[in-house]
Amino acid sequence: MLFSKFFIPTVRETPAEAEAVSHVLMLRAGYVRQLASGLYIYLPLAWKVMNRIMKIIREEMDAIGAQEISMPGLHPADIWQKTGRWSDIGEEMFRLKDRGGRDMCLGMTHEEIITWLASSEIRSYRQLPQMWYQMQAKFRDEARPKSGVLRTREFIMKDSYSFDRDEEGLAESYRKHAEAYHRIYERCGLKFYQVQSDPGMMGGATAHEFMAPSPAGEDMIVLCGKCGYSANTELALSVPPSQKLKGDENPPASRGDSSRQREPSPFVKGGDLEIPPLTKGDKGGFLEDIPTPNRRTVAEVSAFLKADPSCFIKSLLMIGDDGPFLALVRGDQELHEKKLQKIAGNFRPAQKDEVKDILGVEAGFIGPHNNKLKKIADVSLKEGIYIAGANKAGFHTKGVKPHVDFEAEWHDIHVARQGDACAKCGAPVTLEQAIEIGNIFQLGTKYSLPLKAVYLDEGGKEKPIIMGSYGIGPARIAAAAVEQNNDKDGIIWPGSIAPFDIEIIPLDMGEKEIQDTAGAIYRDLGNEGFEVIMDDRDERPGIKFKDADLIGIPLQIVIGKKGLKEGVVELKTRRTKATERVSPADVVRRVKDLFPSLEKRD
RNA sequence: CGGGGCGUAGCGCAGCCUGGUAGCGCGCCUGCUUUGGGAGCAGGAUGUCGGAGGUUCGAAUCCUCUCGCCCCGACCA
Repeated sequence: MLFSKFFIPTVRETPAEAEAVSHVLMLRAGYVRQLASGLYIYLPLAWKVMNRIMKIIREEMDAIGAQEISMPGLHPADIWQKTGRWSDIGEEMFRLKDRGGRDMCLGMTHEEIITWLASSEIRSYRQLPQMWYQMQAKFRDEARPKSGVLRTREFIMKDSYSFDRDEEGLAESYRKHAEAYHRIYERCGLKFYQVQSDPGMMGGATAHEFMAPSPAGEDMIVLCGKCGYSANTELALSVPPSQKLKGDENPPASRGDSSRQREPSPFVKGGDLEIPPLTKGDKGGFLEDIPTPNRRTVAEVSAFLKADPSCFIKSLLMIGDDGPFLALVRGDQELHEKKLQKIAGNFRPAQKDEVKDILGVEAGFIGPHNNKLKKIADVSLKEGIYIAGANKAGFHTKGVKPHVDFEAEWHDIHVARQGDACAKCGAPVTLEQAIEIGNIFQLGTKYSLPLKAVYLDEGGKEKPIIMGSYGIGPARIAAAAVEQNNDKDGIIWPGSIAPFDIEIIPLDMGEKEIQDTAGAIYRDLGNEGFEVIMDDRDERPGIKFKDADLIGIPLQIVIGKKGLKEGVVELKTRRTKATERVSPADVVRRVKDLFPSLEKRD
């Protein structure tokens, strides 16, 4: 391909609307243009990248026995009504009416449609299992499109669906997909993790996400280097560090009945704030209310009493479907609303006057003792001794002990943090920001039941088909690849998904010798099956170098007067900028040697 | 949906506070020179100042409404 004939509108200056590195580079290097918020045009370079990614995906999907089909992007509403998602999903679904006034929508995903297909075609266990996939546009009226092609309102997704007789079959289809996904991301040259994820609106129990670490990512993932535990913070479990008691180098020792020794004091302010000895058997009587005028938040009371935030109980009054309840987390921890929602169902924080009505005290002084409200407490509060709101205006109570002064349902309802201990093995976990590049869900019968996708087993008994669904966003793979592979000069494509393998840069098209040498190398490499772009423009060398680095083709071949005088051209690796001088006659052989390390085009 | 920012030439921006009819850099076109990291000289083209309404003798500038885009948050099959 000749550069002069290929549409690559590079720009020198960073467009004002771009923030994310991949967005900036894909705009500047002439890969994409924005049509409207969350709508992108893929220019020739980007479309070549997309096609290479989709080819890899197809190969790996076919390899696990999945079959490609194509479904409409425009859907009749009634199928979505049958599964309930027509009403469950809000403004995120594009809805419209056809000329007959029938409700339609643009597909956000295709569970409904493919299940409709399965319901009308699958009759017998003999037809199972099946795996069907497609590469199709998805439409979602995103509340906030952002970061270029990372979050758009229309995007291509590879979505596949498995149909099995039973849970064992589903587990097998799920495993095959997970393995195929690993191969896909590896072949695309991405760094990635597989993490546990929240099934969310998809329903079902088990779900994983594939995450490419990048500061442009919208998710945080929790990783344990020791046991391999990995999960999205949406559901990641962790054990926060122990309560920090003043003057105590070790964690508090109040474990079980054996610890009858004196509790270390969480307070600094000398003897008057010392807590009397407490043991597990004590039934209160050692609580002391201390005045904390106008100190309401943990930070305020913590500073006022000079006690670490981990010595406090944060009590949050929530209004649930079954009435008010208290959510309790340690003062240094943050309540994880999604975790709480899974336990408590729908809830909302109580308003100020509601707090007063229910507890008789204003917010800021509420605590878990002295009231009979239902309580859901974070597990980090199970041990230790605490200061909590006194349920009395202007006072906090010190010496509050879980199990003694209050009881609660215990759950992990805090937000996992860097440095917390792994819930599985106890090693410290790390947090990383990541781009979601794929996900897999075990759906079970969530769609097959309402849409009556059933089969007859050997005994002639009717059973629902057990389903899974699996998605990959090729554009996100491309953007993640750019996020993970770039330098100050531009993109550095992994060889497997680069739009071209090699860019030939003849420095002066006016020189016949340069032109001839470049032309010969261009033809020879093309004949060897490489995809080559030659910058045949009548531009100055500086412009050609800058554009080549921006665009990010893995290997550059620079042909200039200087080199030719010495009988060589230069092979330059985009990633390292390492240059190798090779005689023109040896170029093809040398490139073939080099390419395994650059991932030769398959 | 809440908070913030920005819409002026193809791109990046100044001008707006303090009203007087639009400017800079890059790019683009022509010619000459130049050619190993975004060239030099000379000449040239390009604007519904996002839109509508209002105030005023006069609006890019002040006021009202509106549309669009970006960022933070909420949300996110």
